[in-house]
Formats: sequence, structure tokens, C-alpha cells
Amino acid sequence: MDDDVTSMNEIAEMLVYIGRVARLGDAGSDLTAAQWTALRFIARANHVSRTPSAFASFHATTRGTASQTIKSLVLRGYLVKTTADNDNRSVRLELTDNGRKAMRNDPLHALTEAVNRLEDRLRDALRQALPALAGELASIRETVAFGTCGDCRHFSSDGVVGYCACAAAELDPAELGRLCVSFAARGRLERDSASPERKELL
Amino acid sequence: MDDDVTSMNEIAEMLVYIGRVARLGDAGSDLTAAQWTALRFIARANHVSRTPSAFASFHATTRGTASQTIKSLVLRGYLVKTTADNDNRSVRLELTDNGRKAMRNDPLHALTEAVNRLEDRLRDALRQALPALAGELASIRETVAFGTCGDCRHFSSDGVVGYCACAAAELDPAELGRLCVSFAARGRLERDSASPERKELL
DNA sequence: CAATCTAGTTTCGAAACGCTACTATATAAC
DNA sequence: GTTATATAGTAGCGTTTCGAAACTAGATTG
Repeated sequence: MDDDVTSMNEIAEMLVYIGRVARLGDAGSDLTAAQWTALRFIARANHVSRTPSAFASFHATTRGTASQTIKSLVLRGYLVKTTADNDNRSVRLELTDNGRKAMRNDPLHALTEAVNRLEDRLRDALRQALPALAGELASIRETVAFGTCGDCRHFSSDGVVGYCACAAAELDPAELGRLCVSFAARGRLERDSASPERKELL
Repeated sequence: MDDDVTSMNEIAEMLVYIGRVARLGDAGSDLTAAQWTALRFIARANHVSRTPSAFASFHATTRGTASQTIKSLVLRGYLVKTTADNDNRSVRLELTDNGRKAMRNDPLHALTEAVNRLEDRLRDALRQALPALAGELASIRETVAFGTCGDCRHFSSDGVVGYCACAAAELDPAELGRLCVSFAARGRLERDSASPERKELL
């Protein structure tokens, strides 16, 4: 029993350790760790999630800090801002050609390569365990979880086109693998009322 | 093929995301995230690894920064310094009673709890995959990996007492589950000459 | 149309961090 | 045994990050 607690702690510490080491490897390139995280997020987020606010919650920081990080990327010409069609307060972010080019040198590739070298069995296990873990963590913390539309509870498919119950609209197939702020994990039911303020997005 | 690359990237990003979210939850308590990391490390490191330098490499930062972080914990009465018996330059760090008490409120417990809620199958997979991943990452980066004596290549046991080939000495059973700077992963052989400067420790 | 909510920005102070320079001890070379 | 070199740790400085709070402006509710 006590043994078990110890081993959970070891897993948790290892997770933090790996995340930190991978993130800090970002040093040396022309972008800072925070800037890489932002660029990566915008590159992987779906349409409604490519906003400063969504990045702020993904990055577990404040909107103010997120705004600064994004501003620096816009100044460097890696991101462009456009105002959303339906809401003049809101900003949509997109990668420029330079941004896409920069992403090809993403220092995270070291971790990607490390994942690649794992046995298939372990890699598959990670693929399953990590989203579940992110969901549990978000539930405990009562924060927003991030996940892809294809894994989302709001998603359904009639075999031909995907549908998102959250957006109440058909889903562009390209969005399926993208991150969404209004992601809701499938499976466990208790998590239903975790984040009260989750309505209009996507 | 291209699909595979995408999914490795997703795993890598998820790892960084979870690590970051867990770490940032540290905010709100009386210690900063860096201070928690230091306290946690000293609490989990074996005898030869409870030094400022070992913490610096674990935390992927410089010795200068590590020194500051540790100084602040000493000032707060969470750590004490003693000079090593055999080397007057070197410092050994230990938790005080206050330090141990503080550890009971470690904000990382949210992640530990999340790990706890996973299915057994997934948790076991993490227990295997993460050390392997840390080893691969360290190998790619050519940095020091961290792991516990029990998983170390230098470790052997005749069934009664454990022995560490690196320290050339019997191993206190209490050290088995502790982190060590001179950890060397078992299994893959190619990793043998990864870090040249790994000799005298433990 | 007034009150309230939300998206985003700005400013400021505190801390983290990397870098460089420095002290002191240990080890190696000759 | 003296000199050179490596290692453990610290101190100071400038940059960057980050959180908190104040602020602007567009949306929403009643």
C-alpha cells in the first residue's frame, strides 16, 4: 500500500522531469521555450482554439502573459492576427510561411525521436495513457482539458461525415486531429460537470 | 508513415503539456515551482546525489541558478547543508523536519492522484515506459539520465545484499528506490558511451 | 440603455534564469 | 613540491518570464 503510493509519486515525478527536460532543450534556438509552446499550440489547435485565451489555458498561464508571448511571435513574423468574423473582440491566429518553416526545426523533435525509439508496446500504452491522464488531471484541478476532436465526447460520426455536438455543426475532417479547448473526455461519466463554463466554443 | 510521425508528436506534446500543467499547479503554495522541484529532488535522491550540482543537472539548469534555489530553501529552514566527509568543496543537503512536513503538502499530489485513478493496465505501462523514455531522451541529448539504483546497470544483488558497481560498495537497501546522478539504464547496449564524464560518483 | 460579462492588452514588480567571474579544494603533471 | 588543471559551489548582473491588477472595447442580458 505504502509501496503503491511511492510508485505513483515516482511516475508523477518522472512525468514532470521528462516534460521539463524536453522543454528546456528548447534553449539554444532563436525562440524561447514559451514561444515554442505557443507556436506549437497554434499549429495544432482547431479553428476556434487558435486564440490568445485558449493558448493561455493550454499553457496554464494568464491571458496577460499569453498575450505577450503571442505578440513577440507576431513581431517576428511567425504568426498573424485576424479578427474573428462573428466577434470583433476576438482574435484568430495563424502561422505564416515563416512560422511553418520554423516549426520544422522544433526542438521538441528530440522527445519525438525518443518516443519513436520505444518499443511499440510501450508507445501504444503512452498513446492511451496520456490523454486519460490529462483528463483525470483536469478533472482534479477543475481546469479545462485539451484533447483532439476525434477523442471528444461531442464528436460523433455517421461513417461519412463527422459531427460536433458542441459546435452543433459538421466537422471539417482536417479538424479531427486538432486540439480543442472545449474538449471533453469520453469514458468516465463523473467528469460531466467538471468545467461549468463550457458552452459556445467550437 | 506520415501518420506515425504525427502521432509521435502528439505523444511528445502531451507529455510536455502534462508536465507543465502539473508543475504550474505549484503556484499558490508558499514555495515556488523551482523550490518544490528542489525539495522533491533532495527528498528522493540518494546520498551522493543530494548536492547542488546534481540538482542542477536534474533540473536542467545551471549550477548558479540551482545554488540560488537551494539557498532560499536553506533560509526558509527546509534544507540543511553539511560538508561531505571526503571532499571539503562538496555540500550534502538534507531535509529538515520542516522540510519533511512541507513535503506532505506537495502540490504534485494532484498528478499523483490522477495517476492513481488510471486503469491498472495503463499505470503499469507508464511505470515501464517513462524510465525507458527518460533514458532514450538522455541518450539523444547526451545528458545525464536520472533513475533509481534498483533499475541501474551498476546494480546487482546476490539475493541478500545489493551491490553497486559504480560505488564499488554494498548498497544500503534504503537507497534502492532513490534517484542517482550516475544512473545508467539497463537494456539497450548502444547507450554505453553516451556520457563520457561519468566516473567517480556513487 | 444601463449593468454585466468576455477577449484582449498594457504596465509593473518579483522571481527565474543564464552568463560570467570568482573562491576554494582536489587531482595530475612534471 | 610546485605548478597546472579540473571540480564544487557562490555572487552579481542583465534578460526574460510570469502573475496581478488596471484598462479598453465589443458582446450580452434584462
